[in-house]
Amino acid sequence: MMPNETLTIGHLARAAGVGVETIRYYQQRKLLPVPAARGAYRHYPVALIDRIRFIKRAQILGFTLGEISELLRLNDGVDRKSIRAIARSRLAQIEENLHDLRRMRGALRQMLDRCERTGMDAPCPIIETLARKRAG
Amino acid sequence: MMPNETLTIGHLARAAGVGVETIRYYQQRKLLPVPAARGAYRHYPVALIDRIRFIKRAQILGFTLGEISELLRLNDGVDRKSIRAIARSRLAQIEENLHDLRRMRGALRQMLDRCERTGMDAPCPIIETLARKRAG
DNA sequence: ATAGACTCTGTACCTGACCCCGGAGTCAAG
DNA sequence: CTTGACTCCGGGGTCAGGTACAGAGTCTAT
Repeated sequence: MMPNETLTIGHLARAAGVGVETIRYYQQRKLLPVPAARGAYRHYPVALIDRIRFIKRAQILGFTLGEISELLRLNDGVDRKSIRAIARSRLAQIEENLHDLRRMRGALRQMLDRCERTGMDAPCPIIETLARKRAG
Repeated sequence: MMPNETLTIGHLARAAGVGVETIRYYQQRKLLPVPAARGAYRHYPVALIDRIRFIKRAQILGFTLGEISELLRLNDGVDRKSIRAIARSRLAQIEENLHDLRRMRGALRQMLDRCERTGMDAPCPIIETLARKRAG
């Protein structure tokens, strides 16, 4: 194990904290290159560790693999305006989700509250509300 | 079309605003009963319209079909304490999602901000940040 | 030289919530 | 009584993001 700049797929996977199958899947999705084989096995440049970590962190921020592949592609072309556009649209999506979640939280809280206040002889307000009302 | 209390599956679907396939799927998942057939076709009580609407509204609030089936089951048994427990755990999930989303929004905003301030000679801070940092 | 760990390719499977299809039967209207 | 819209049933496909497995080959340490 010389301080060579390449790894086998298994070592790359462990170094990046993902499964071997995940790497193959990313190759399929063209998020990762398929390096040439030296002998029978492929040898992966260590730089791919960072690329995989990039993918994983972008996922945590809610980017889909499709978006990530586009980010990567744009970065290779250094098109920062487009990168910002993707980031911005993702941000807008997040704002929307936040809004929706807040509405859901409000509705649920109200239902719970009323359910706790209502006598056991009346029907459950949670079910009632969901069964009858026009909109959430 | 007498003012009878039953509908065919197609009419039920349209009345409830879902597809026929959705109803069949709900039957499979035991969210809806499979009524006996009169003749060759099944005849669905109109009350099922409300049941389907209930399911749809609960979904909007983020309940899974699994949870909804439990809600329905508990309502038949009138176990309001358990219904509240489900609603509360769903509420907790929502709070968690809100928290995560706010963190994502913060991270994205920061990246965008820095990307806009950085000169075009330097590498894109969005990609840089995602590629190098330890945690989101 | 051989065991054992690993890699290669390819395909199949998973969850959730459906949608679509084909073929046969059936019902309501004209 | 025929036409056309519908129903029944079974099974497959879809999307995302992977995971699992099979069977063959290969690398490495002893």
